[in-house]
Amino acid sequence: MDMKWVEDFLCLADTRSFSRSASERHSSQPAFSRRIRSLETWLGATLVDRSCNPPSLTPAGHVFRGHALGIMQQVHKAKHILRHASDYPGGAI
Amino acid sequence: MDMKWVEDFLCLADTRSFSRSASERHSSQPAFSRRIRSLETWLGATLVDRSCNPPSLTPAGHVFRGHALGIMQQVHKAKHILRHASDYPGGAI
DNA sequence: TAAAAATACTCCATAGGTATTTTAT
DNA sequence: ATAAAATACCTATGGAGTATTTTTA
Repeated sequence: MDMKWVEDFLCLADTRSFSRSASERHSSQPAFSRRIRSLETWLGATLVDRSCNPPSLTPAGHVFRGHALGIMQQVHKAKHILRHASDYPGGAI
Repeated sequence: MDMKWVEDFLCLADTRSFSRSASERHSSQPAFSRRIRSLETWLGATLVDRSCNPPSLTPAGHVFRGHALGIMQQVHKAKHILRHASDYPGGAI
């Protein structure tokens, strides 16, 4: 599972538009749509109800949104801390 | 960033061997090695000291290991909960 | 010298883009 | 009728494997 998919999903949850999200994420609409599907397939759950306009989150999508935010936060935190890890004295552990 | 890379890293942290980890992860040694490098490049930090045998975690690698465990836990938790999200009543939100 | 990791090279799978069709308001 | 998402198709990039060459203990 690619973190990119999670970022895509959070963008889509905000805009509620595949085409607008695709643009914001510097991608074509079909490529963006495919990545959302990849995420859904990987999770084994439908996150977006495409049968209405604008598209809306399914209950699963709503639940996942909270987790997605937490995951991204943790990933960014790790990356930020690593940026300073070279400060640690000594060599390999 | 692919979650696969994080799983690879945790495996390597356990075995302290690229070739053994590659085998456990059902991959060739070069492919596994490349994925670890991809993770290091993405993080902007060296996680493994390859200049000794067996390879050891750098300070950054040691720090990241804790975060990696947390991230994987959160991802698995989300996936597990989504498996039951279809129980939610009602349609899209 | 023997093991383990890195490199070189090739190949294939898959992610991406463009064009088009379908669908929903 | 129009805008947005899905589908079809093709292309290209990058990830994977095998073979080989360094390394390091």
